[in-house]
Amino acid sequence: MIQNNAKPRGRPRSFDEKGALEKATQVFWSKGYDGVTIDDLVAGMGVGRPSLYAVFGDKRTIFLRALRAYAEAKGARAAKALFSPRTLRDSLASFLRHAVEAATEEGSAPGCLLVCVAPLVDDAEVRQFLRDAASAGVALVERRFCDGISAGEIPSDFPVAVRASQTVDLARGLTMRAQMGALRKTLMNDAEEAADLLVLPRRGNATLGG
Amino acid sequence: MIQNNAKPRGRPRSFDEKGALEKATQVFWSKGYDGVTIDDLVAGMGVGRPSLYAVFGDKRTIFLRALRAYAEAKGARAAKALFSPRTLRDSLASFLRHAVEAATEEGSAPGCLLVCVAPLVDDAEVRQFLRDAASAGVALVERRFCDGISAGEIPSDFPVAVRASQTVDLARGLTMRAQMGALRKTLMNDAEEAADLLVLPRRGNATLGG
DNA sequence: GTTATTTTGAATCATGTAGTTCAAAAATCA
DNA sequence: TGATTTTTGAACTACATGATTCAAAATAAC
Repeated sequence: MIQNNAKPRGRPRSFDEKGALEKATQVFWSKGYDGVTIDDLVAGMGVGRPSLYAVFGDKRTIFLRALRAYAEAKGARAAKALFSPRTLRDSLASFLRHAVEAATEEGSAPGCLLVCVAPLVDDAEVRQFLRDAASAGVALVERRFCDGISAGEIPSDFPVAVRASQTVDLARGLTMRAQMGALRKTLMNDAEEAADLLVLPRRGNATLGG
Repeated sequence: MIQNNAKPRGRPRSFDEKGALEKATQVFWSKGYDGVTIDDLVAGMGVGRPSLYAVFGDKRTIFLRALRAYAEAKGARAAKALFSPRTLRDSLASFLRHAVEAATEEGSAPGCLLVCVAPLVDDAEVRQFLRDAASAGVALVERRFCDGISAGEIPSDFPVAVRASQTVDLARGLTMRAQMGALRKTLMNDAEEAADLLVLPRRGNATLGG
């Protein structure tokens, strides 16, 4: 652990930097990037205006920092949900349930900063970050599918890349429905159904006739 | 056709009301609700400020009108895509391809007003409209699945409601990826894959062992 | 205690934005 | 042509917002 034990010389800060950033995340999450004013951040973060600019920078910089911290934390939780269960099907269910939980958390705004808010920030750096984060997410799920092949749960010609992408698409769908006010109970059910769907092998005899 | 042939008495308008509303749709679509200023609308719609207020009302009213017109048009196109093809699988593919086409149209912003912009407008009426529109969309797809049962394409115990909801979730996922800059070619491919997935019957022998 | 250093709150400034007003312009009707 | 009606462009007002400044406050080092 790198730790700075040297106490700073001047007046100590009245706020916790990490905590303030999490509060900023909530502010952006509930109001959207363009809907947030500096006054909103000052009120929500509990940091005075001059300190806010000195420590965190302007609105755009604060958003980028909050976004990065949020994505890192969420990515870690998603990976845990994905790689803890034993079977592939349960891993997918756990992954999707986690998405639903995060999107329907009491005390937070519904939805997800990465899915519902960040995509419509008109900023090249944000867009690039989202693309990278999405790629990383799909890659993570794909790896879990590959583990499923190794474990003999799905055939070796299982379309892992396609299904990984579909998994993330369905997670996004659940998240967006959460934002629109769908009930957690409903979404949890749908997460289970989605997990069942995603492990189905190709060419299951779909047609009965015609 | 109801038509008002009585020429109005005063100076004729320099703009087309319907066309101006479509232009407003584009403005909101590309900048997001909170990101749009009245000046943006004045510039984008080609309507002077006083005429804009007199004819269309304030920003919120303009958005609601644009949203309703957009949803109606999009719903009609979606229904056509869904009920024109012969087979269920092709109907789903057509529905999803339509979503991709609309979300990657040249000359429009990527994504979709209903999926990417409207959900984070902090307004009760907008939220209710979106919920209703989403329900109507799912109901439409579900009806197509039921037609598939009637036609003998899928078993009578096929989980039509679940799959309809999953179809819409996947369409939303494709739309969101379009907004994030995914290529139309990729998304079209994924639309086909999604259609294949959605018609798979339950309990296809997924497990080979363990 | 005194000094040096940093944070903080309040006040301030410049800019952007929503919404209105009003006279000029453009059309119809007599 | 002239009266009437409606639209339009430009200017204007009031307010919100982003960002900065500065002296007072709070703490460590001396």
